[in-house]
Amino acid sequence: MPVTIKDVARAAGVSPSTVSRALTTPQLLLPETRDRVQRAVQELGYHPNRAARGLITGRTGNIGLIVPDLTNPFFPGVVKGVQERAHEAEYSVFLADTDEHAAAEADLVRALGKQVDGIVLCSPRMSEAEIRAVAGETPIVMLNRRVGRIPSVTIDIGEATRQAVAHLVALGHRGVGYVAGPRNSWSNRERLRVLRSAAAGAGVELREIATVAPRFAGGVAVADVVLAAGVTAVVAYNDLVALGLLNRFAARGVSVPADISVVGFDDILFAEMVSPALTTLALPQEPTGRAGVELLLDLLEDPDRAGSARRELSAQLMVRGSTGPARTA
Amino acid sequence: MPVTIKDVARAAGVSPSTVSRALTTPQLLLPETRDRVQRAVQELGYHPNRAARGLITGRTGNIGLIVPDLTNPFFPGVVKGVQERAHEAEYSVFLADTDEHAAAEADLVRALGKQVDGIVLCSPRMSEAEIRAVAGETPIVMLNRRVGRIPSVTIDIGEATRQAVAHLVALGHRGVGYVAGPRNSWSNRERLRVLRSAAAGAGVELREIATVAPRFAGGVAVADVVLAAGVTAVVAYNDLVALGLLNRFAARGVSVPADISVVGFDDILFAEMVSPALTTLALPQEPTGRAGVELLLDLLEDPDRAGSARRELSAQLMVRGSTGPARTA
DNA sequence: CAGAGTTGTGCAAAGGTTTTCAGACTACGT
DNA sequence: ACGTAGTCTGAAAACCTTTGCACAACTCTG
Repeated sequence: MPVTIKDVARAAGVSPSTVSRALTTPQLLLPETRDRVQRAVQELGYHPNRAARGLITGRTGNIGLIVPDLTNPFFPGVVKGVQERAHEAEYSVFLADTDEHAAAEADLVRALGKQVDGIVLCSPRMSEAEIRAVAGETPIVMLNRRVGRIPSVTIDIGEATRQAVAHLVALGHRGVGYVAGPRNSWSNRERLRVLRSAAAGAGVELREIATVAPRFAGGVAVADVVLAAGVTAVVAYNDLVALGLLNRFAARGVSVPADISVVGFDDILFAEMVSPALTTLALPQEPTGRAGVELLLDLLEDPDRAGSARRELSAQLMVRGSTGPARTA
Repeated sequence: MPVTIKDVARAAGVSPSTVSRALTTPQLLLPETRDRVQRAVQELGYHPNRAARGLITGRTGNIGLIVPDLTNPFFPGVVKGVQERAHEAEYSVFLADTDEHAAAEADLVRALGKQVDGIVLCSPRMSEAEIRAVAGETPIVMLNRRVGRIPSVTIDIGEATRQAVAHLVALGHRGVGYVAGPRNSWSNRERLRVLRSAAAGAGVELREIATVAPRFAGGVAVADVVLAAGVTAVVAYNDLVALGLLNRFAARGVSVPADISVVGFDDILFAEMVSPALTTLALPQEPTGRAGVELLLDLLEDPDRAGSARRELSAQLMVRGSTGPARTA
């Protein structure tokens, strides 16, 4: 027997409509009645039934968040950002994890779509066509990917990447490897593109060495190939892969950075926990999440104005112990 | 203009009631009508409006999950377990993160409580009184903590801890330190208790060295104190703290395990990524999450029968590189 | 002081589903 | 042939809010 709007109305001696207004559009009420209602609300501990409200307004007060893999320490950071900003706006957030399973994404979006006002789609792996399709059904903002005019927040790695390359060049490196991430990852393509251009600009040879699952094990698995490639420095798709490299290098007695320098992307918590600490391009995780829900809120408020909004944050080079002077061949 | 139950009814030539039954209690229908309805559902792409359904059934089809800090790699594991099991049961999950802020927990439970059928409360830091209070208002199951008869899933560390102590004793350690976690953490109290008893049983002196925030920085901060304590082995409240110790030890030129052995709790992903890899007591993260929602589902189905259910999983000692023979003093 | 505009509140409909109750029909037993 | 039990479906109420519309009471204006 939960307390309903009628109970409050009776207690305050007004009609249910008035109670409703006291909570949603207080400025329409006489200050005196407003106070009386609010006192009754307090006393009875009334909370509007969200289902009933949602039924009529068509809004749920929820947003959805879909990430590829919560186990990758990059994502908890953005989840936190999303949560924070969402709560500030009195939204609750549904979280779903696709386990890096591109096929699950579209289904998940559609399933979640019914229960939320909008969705924040983080680093989606699905095809552009699928994204366009689901974006047509549900308000969506994307994180770490850009397709068409769908609102998105991305991270500009241009400047930081050029810095990183300059850093390596200054240390004497002339041959640099790139260990790629998932083919269907926009970030991966972007990182490769920017690296290529930066390398070309600096007169460095960039060699794409392999493609791996963006996990620790992927880095471990590919480490020997990297060594065989004869480069003096290697950039990994992300920190997890970079840590995998470090791990296998250590196991093989290859010393970092004396024998080879390693650079990652993301700046996850663990990048500075290992020794040598990992030189990496830091991506602002929480701000990305926050910006995502801000865009989404704009989009919900005014789909036309915010229909193709874009936000771009920037990466930052963190030089740590894993990069050093090139081994002179 | 979303498709409603009436549209389906019209398309199938039946009443809305029949459509509803086709979806919720198909056995009440003539197979032929059931099929006809389901075909119409498919064709129109109908999905029941959850708000409307919830309004009348009083159920939301959602569960809440509250964790202290998503940034601690232990928790994403249990979140994944919760997600998986919840989706299997066609529930969606609301996630909230308290940032290790005990005061926020009760509020969060109450806020979330209105929007979900039940809550999985992971490693709560709030007081027993508060827990009892909120458990009275909303169906709750707890993870990693036990209070009263509230349904819970905990991890039995007894056997594994005794093994760990035996392992240390076999390596010649006689003085072992414990770096404690949050005072208001049940796990912390439990770990200390079990360690004490295991140490006593094995004739080892257990020294409680300090209390820290259960994070990497906490371990770093306390490492020197550990060294000054003159123990040959140290057990940390969790892996993050243990990794912090390793990091600071390395920085000070203290070699692990030659100079001091280190043991953690949790077995987070990174425990095996560092070198030396961390010896630790592995807690089953995903199974804990899964068990949590199973208990919750039971509780929702039959509050009386499942009112005080309990599940106990067990920990497992993972011996890795961070433990070795005691330095002979 | 009449009329127009403004302000504050209530009535009732609407939103989409589930569920109780009753009705229609079938099949069966006598 | 008729009553009865049983099976399947439909009508309508109920869940709780929000909101368009109407109404009443004021406040101005001329």
